[in-house]
Amino acid sequence: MRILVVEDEPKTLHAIQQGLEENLYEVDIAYDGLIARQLAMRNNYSLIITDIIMPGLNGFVLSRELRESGIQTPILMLTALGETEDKVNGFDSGADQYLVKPFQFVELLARVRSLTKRGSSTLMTHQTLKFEGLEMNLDTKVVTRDGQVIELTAREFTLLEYMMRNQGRVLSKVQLAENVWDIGFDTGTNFVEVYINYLRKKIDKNFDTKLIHTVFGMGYVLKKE
Amino acid sequence: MRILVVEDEPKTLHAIQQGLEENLYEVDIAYDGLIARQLAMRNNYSLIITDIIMPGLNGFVLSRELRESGIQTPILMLTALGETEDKVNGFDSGADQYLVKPFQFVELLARVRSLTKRGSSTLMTHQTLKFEGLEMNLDTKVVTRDGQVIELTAREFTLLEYMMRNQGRVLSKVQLAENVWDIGFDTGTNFVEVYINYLRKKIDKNFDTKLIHTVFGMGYVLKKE
DNA sequence: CTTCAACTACTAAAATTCTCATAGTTTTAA
DNA sequence: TTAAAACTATGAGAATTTTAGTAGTTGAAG
Repeated sequence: MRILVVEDEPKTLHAIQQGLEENLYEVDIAYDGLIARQLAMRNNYSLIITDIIMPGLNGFVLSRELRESGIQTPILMLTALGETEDKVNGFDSGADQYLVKPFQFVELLARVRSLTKRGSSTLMTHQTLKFEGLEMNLDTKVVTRDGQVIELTAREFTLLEYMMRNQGRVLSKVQLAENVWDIGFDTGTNFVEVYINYLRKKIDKNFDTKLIHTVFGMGYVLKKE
Repeated sequence: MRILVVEDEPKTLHAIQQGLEENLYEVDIAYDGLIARQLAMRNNYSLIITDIIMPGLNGFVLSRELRESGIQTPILMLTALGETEDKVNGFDSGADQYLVKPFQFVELLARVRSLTKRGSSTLMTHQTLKFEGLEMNLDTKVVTRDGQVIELTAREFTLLEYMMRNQGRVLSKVQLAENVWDIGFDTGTNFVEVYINYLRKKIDKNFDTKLIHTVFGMGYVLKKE
């Protein structure tokens, strides 16, 4: 099982290489997109892992060019939070999976395993949550409403994700604290309200129909009216 | 099974009451230490849960007075981070367990269960990690070196705890990142080094013998020399 | 219909966490 | 022995998370 890893940051590259080799994969490495393209054309890899931001040829272009050359090798793309613009543009570049840095190594391994299983790659659809024009991509961590990208912090993302998974259900502040913060009830402070406020500013403020609603004395719901 | 809950913050009090009642405990409540004392004297509770900071009579004094009156009811004391001074002073007030706020409700329940099991309460010793004058109380989250209290943030505490549990072992930065941050390797940044630096300032700087050592190219160790 | 108490919204600031740039140190290799 | 490369220390600041206080709403009771 031979894997190509493309990454311009030496430390990250070697960490990935070492980790994969410890798991008995054969690993080739490339520091930039141009070399990666050469290697990928010449060899028949089982998987290509590539960063987005690179000198020479970025991950999207690499991915697209390989696909255009008829190379079907699964591609796992590594992204960093904050490369949002690029990410949105590159969704259709031909990559099979995205993994947002920083990540656990075990998670990378899991993806490598599933992507190298024959036939399974095409079955993997990007995991997203949707509700009324609001869309969360759980792989890339990109959130959009009506196509417009919304930047969320880690905590805001987790909160919104929980509300999305329970859309239409009224969630008490204790419930939110338990599930989003892993906190029972401190309730010396009003952090849930503060974060609801943050979310509203980002998700509802510039739109006509509001999605986050207060149920007095009960909690908050994500719903249409 | 009857439990007395003492807490001056109404929201917290009612949240605890409700949670316990849902788990089929009978709950009495008191808003301050004086009423709590009266109730505890009159009734034979299976457990008393009390906050430290309260009007009238604080948790420590309450605890001590009850013990002096011959009342052996197990006491679970709730503390908030930052009440360090008090906590250190109150270790021997007679409380059986400490729980630092904020906490998960399931954790409170677990403690309630174990404290209400006959005979088990005396077996519960405070869980602490020790190494060369350095002491971490995992219940109260109080850290001391040679008796001197050291204030740590949550992240610093987790890092030190991990190093204490692996004292003498060289821990690589990847290993620390995995276990303390749940991060595989991002390594675009040097956050581990930064936090080692924070810890050193608090734990080693004002002491002659240093406990945190760098092993060049390998990582960090907690050891004597 | 008022008034009160409980609850929620919002603003500002404090604390913590994380990032980045620079300087210093150690090892390796010529 | 010296220079380069790799690694580590440290300070400063940006971003995020959390706390705290005040103002504004809502629902209920009289």
